[in-house]
Amino acid sequence: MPELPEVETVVATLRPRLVGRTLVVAGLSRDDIVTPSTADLPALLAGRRVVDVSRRGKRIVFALDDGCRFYVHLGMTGQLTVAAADAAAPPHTHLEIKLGPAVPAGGSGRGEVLRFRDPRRFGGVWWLGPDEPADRGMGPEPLTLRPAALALRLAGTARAVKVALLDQAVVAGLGNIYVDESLFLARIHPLRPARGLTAPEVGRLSRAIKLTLRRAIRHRGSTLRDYRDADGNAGGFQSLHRVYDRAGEPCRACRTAVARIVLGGRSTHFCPKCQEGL
DNA sequence: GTCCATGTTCTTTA
DNA sequence: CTAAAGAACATGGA
Repeated sequence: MPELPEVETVVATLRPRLVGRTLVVAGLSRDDIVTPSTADLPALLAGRRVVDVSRRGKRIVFALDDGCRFYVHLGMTGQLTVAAADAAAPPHTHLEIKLGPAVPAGGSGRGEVLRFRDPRRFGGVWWLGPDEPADRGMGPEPLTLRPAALALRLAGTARAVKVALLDQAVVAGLGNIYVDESLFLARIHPLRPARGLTAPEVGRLSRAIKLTLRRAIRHRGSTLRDYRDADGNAGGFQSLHRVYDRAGEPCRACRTAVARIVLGGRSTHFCPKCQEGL
């Protein structure tokens, strides 16, 4: 459930609870969530201190005090939460990491664990090699992408703009919800060929993407079913969706029924009137 | 039983 | 050879 705003929220809630703490793997019930499969997570993490937690695209990147790094991808149903060690682990908890006390004095939060659970197991942990970039093959961050650069990237493909925006190599971090919401705000039909957009349209799209993502981050992401931040809290943006998952309901701008089509194998929602012009 | 789901990657087709 | 389309992955809920 994690697109950029959700991952950003997880990182924001995770960082203050993890930076400076030491790690000890307490349970790895399914080692097939770790890539490469040769990475011995318990050995690699034992006693290491977390130096930083950051986001790149939809990846949550951990930096350790020995210079090693790994990232977690939440897939569709992944959750990364910090909880009291004596609280029962929910079903599908694949990895449990005991957190040591913070280094200077900290004190607060002994007996805590970092848990990774993921029923569908599309997510997992990726251990990075010494010089391996955390974002190989990944496009730029949409929040800092300039319109001219977006135009250039969209000009490189004939696919529908909706499909192109879902491609993490074009722009990193957008998913099905926020592409639909951004295209609605930009008043662009999802089936328009990416390379056919005019400069004004790309300008609108660029602004719409940034506005949509910032709003969603401010509301701590969208919870459709599984998404939770590191504290276990749901997001609040789902009630503000303009078109996503609103097929048949009136457009919030013009009252026309929101349409649903399938594009790139994903359900796609748009207003046939506000986003007309194929 | 059927269809659908916030994602990515591999395979097949054009 | 390359780009695009489609299937596959695993689980649960409606």
